[in-house]
Amino acid sequence: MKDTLITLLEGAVEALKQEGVLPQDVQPTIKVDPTKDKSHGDYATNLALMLAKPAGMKPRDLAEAVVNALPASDAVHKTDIAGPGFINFFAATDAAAQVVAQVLDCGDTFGRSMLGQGQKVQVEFVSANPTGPLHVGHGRGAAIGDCLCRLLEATGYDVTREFYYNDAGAQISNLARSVHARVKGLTPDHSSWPEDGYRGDYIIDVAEDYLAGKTVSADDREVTAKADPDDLDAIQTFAVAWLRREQDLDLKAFGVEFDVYFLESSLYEDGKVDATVEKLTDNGHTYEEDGATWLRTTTFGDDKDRVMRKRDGGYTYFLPDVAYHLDKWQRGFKTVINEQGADHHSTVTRVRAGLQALEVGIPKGWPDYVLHQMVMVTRSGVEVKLSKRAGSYVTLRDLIDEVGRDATRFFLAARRADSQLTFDIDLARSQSNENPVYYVQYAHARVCSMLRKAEAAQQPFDHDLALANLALLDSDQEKAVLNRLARFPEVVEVAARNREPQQIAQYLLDLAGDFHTCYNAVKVMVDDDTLRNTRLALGLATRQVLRNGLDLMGVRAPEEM
RNA sequence: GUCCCUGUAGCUCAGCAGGAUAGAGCAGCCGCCUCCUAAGCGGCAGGUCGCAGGUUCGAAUCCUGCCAGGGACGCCA
Repeated sequence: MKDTLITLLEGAVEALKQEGVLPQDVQPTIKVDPTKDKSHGDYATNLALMLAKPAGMKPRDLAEAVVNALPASDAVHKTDIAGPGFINFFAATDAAAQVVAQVLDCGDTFGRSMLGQGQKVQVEFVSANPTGPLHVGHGRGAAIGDCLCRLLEATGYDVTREFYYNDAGAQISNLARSVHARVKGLTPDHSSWPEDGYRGDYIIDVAEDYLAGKTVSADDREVTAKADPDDLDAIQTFAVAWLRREQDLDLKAFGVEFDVYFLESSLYEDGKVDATVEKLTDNGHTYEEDGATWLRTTTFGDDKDRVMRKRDGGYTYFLPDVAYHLDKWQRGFKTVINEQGADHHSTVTRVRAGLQALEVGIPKGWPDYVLHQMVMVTRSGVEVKLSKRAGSYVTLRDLIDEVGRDATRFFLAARRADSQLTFDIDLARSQSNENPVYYVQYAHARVCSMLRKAEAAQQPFDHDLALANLALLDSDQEKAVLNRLARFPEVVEVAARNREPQQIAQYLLDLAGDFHTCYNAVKVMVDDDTLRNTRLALGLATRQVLRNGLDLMGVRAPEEM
């Protein structure tokens, strides 16, 4: 419908150019938007307002000229000029209702597009180091990152989900020392407990499994415990594998799968860190000072230069980061999105600067970042800060166990990434209308129920009869649903382009709302075969779009509640 | 002090590549199940869109300054 209107308006603009009403050189991007108020029709354009100045006419006069120049079309019932010069379009019922046919015809593919043309995109998210179970912040990253991937896939991109971690740094040896202490029977309150050691109860489990000689297998490794209580290296290797498995189980419970697990240590082993240093040095962007090697990141927009090789000879974290991103570039990813917590925001400028200093043709603003703000968890109105298992933080698993995977995903992805999120456990648990996840899922289940009813009444859905009579969907409530359905492909597109998964959640809530309103206003199971079937068709189309949208969020669409 | 994010109804938040009287849920009040799932729907009430300027025919949306909250400013990751 919208595209039809744009085409018509393009025709009108051309005609007006011919007549000399509009100057030849105007090339307006024609914007047609769904109206908020139904007294303004179904769609509106601000075209006349935009072109009033170049045309040297009053907006309303120009609007009139545009309307008069509009090619005839069956799709438009009538037009109106309103306010300062908006042109309002009232869609012909039949044309608006054709979206039902389109949705039923496309099925799962309704809303999908080939915008990305198969281009490779890599999304790095979660990227937790294997030192503990995933926390809520990782959960937010997982929900947003995975939804983003689904959106990109739906818009025609070839997506690689990647998880980056370090299995050899200072934090890992801290992990090993912590497990070692537990192996020795020490508790965190003991005087010889390692400084900044990990205190969570899961360390006890690691220690026990290590001593028991167990084998653990994670998505990217399998290790059998040596059980030697004094072999710190063996403990470390086992602990890393153990926690990788732990995190895999968390992710699996959340329904997130990765294509690639990338090890920071591999960058050293493959000489990629050294190669990066060499490149940066050869390019003349480094200097020695205070016994350390610095990268002149200020040349590329950073507010101060950064140390890349420490006085003790080791590299700072930022160097492997640059090497890693160079590797992404070399793997052919023109688009890379890093989904991280906002506490990593200081790395953005640094990594980009480092990549510029390599001078290998990487664009300035590459890669993209989606940074999410903090998550606060509340129960009974009080902030929850601890979990027994992890010690100092609330785990993703706690949430999944308590409120379920669907609600957790929905809640964590339903808000803009850059606003702080309060995760209200009571709300997410509640099986009531207060809970947005249930609200959407219920709409889906309601359609399913309707169909079951129809089957039971020996009145199965008659596809052809329904599609031949879609113009019967002419109540305000039905039109609202039709218009909402028609918007879905664009919402998916915008959500993918802007990297804003929350738009899908918002859309689903709106669609579910329109549907519930319609459900209460218009009875579907009527005796009239034709009427009943067209209404069933609207229900089916709604169900399909709810399903497609929920799928983009990785949330299930239940047949009954 | 510098940088990033946020500030919209009592509460939780949508809306922000500018568009018509600013939306939803919860909380409050009043209604709707002899009828397809009331996990639902309708109505009432509730707002200086943090403040002040600016750009524009038009600003919650863009620009500047200020205020408030959060985060980041490490030879930690």
